[in-house]
Amino acid sequence: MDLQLRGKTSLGVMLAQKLNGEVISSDSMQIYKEMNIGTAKPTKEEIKNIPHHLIDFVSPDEEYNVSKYKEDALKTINDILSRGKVPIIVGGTGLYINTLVNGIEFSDIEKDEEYTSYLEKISKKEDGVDTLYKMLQEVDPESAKVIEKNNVRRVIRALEIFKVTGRKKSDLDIESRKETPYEYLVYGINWDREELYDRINRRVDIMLNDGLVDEVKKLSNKYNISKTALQGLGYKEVIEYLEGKASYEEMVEKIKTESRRYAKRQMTWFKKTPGIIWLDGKDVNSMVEKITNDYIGE
RNA sequence: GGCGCCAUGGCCAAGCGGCUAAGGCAGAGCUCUGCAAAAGCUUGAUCCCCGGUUCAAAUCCGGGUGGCGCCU
Repeated sequence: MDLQLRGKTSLGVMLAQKLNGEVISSDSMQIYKEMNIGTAKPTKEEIKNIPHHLIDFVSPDEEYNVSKYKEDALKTINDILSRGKVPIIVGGTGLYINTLVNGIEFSDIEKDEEYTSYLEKISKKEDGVDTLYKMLQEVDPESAKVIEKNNVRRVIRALEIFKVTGRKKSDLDIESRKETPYEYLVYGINWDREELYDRINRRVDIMLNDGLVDEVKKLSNKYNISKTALQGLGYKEVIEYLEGKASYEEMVEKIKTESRRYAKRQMTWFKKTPGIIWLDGKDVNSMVEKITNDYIGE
């Protein structure tokens, strides 16, 4: 892909070169193998022999989540540090970065698929949403206050946690907050909104040109793609197109729109990341310089 | 030139005389601890213009403007 459109990727590589570091991805989709074009996964040429971790290691038919990420990332961070190098975490999944920055430690919670699918069934009934919310209010009123009734997914998760652990999600959340075990610097790349959207549109065109449709075709023939992998932006839209539910043009527009909205949500998310320092995306070299100076000054 | 149809927020679109003009999409803002490239929340108009009928009009009548279709 056009180097101009690789904001985070190229910055990560440059920093690693300068600071004797290795890159850890924090991208919930680049973890998947064989999902390359749609996730804009960095290529061998791009990473220039800089080790990249937590990329390309999960099968598309497997599910993955924050808790696993936290565990994998922590292990990798410690490994890199033990070798005297600098871990450089690069990626756009705010939730994943959040758990590292805020030192959240997840407790072991088993899954109870039978129970959740039972709850999902309820949610589809008439007034099911209200029913579930009432259940949550009885069992864990604190969580009910924080979670919106219509956010069925989170209501179900809170109920599941109570069923499996016998404890309230609201309590577990408080207990999970630990001291961050290392020092860190966080940076966000800032773009003019118009410019950002223009870059996104161009990037989507390139993906399609590079064979996104083919990639998805192959994937869906080979795998029963997991719930998480299927959420990848671009993938679900191409599948709709392949199933004849949308025209090619509709698909393209949908991917672009959804990508723009995703970028917007990212901005909202990172705005409140504690200690975040914003950099101007237009000038890679000055970004590298700024971060390097900050790091040495520590 | 004649006849017919249409004209509601950026786009699509309900409404057919009487509560503060549905809804969807986009946009903007936001929430966020186990599917997060996900899920959810908040947010906008007096209805093309002018005149008339009526206690009351986006909704009826007349004229104008614009668009679409047909005819000569």
